[in-house]
Amino acid sequence: MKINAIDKRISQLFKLLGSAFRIRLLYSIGYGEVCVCHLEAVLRKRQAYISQHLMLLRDTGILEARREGKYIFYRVSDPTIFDLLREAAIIQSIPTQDLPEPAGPGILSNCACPKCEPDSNANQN
Amino acid sequence: MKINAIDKRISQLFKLLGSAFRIRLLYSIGYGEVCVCHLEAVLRKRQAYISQHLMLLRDTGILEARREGKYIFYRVSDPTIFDLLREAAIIQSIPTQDLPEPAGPGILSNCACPKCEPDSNANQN
DNA sequence: TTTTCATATTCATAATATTGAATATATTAT
DNA sequence: ATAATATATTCAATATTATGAATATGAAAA
Repeated sequence: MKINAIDKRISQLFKLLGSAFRIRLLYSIGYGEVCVCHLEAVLRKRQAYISQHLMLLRDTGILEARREGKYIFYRVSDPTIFDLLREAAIIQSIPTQDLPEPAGPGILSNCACPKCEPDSNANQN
Repeated sequence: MKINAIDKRISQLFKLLGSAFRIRLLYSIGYGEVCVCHLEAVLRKRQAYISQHLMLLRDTGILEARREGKYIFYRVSDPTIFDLLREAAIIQSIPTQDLPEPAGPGILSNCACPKCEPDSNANQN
């Protein structure tokens, strides 16, 4: 693999991560698998907006998706990416304890978002 | 520090790294301290172009600069950043052995670039 | 089959980043 | 002081990215 292609590929990943919203998106998905409506509720942005960012992250291989009925569940392809985020935070002198924890594992069929489970009141993020 | 500011700060770093040219710039500086003309020779771009990118990296704190006579020497503020690059490469499935080595340490007063040392013929990158 | 709901895609526009050209500054040499 | 050299800055043109609005798709429910 030639040096030029390598730099381009590395920078490609960074480019995707160069958006505060996408970073928050990743932390919200965390080690789990969440549907779009969950993210909609947690991040308080419109569905289309979220979908577009998810699409970008999927196209670059950072996310993977799986359909289950009408829901589509997204997950982080390689959780190592959270190490990357943590390391970036350290370089930026952000106190480690201030860092958000990636959301926990497990399918959120018991999703806390009002749309998925209107009568649930758990607040997990 | 609130979550929103944190995401922004992390993404800020990534945004800067989201450029193949700037990545190459960092590897060319490596653990050393190099003048702009050296980079000009190594990367084969115009001085102004290089200076602009250096400025961006300096403004974000990724690089630091020091003047010595008419030369200005740049260095990477926190070499940990090379770990970040390496980790990104791994996430992108780039074989580790394909990764460029950051340039070695030391001030390149014995700089290999034709401008700095027109009669030197060492070729260190 | 029509409707509804979750999600994706397309399109247009606004915001931002990239990059080249020209010019300015700061330091040393003359 | 003037000139030369290394580097920085500004400006303008272009390219890329972000984002909202509208619409399409696909699955399940009625």
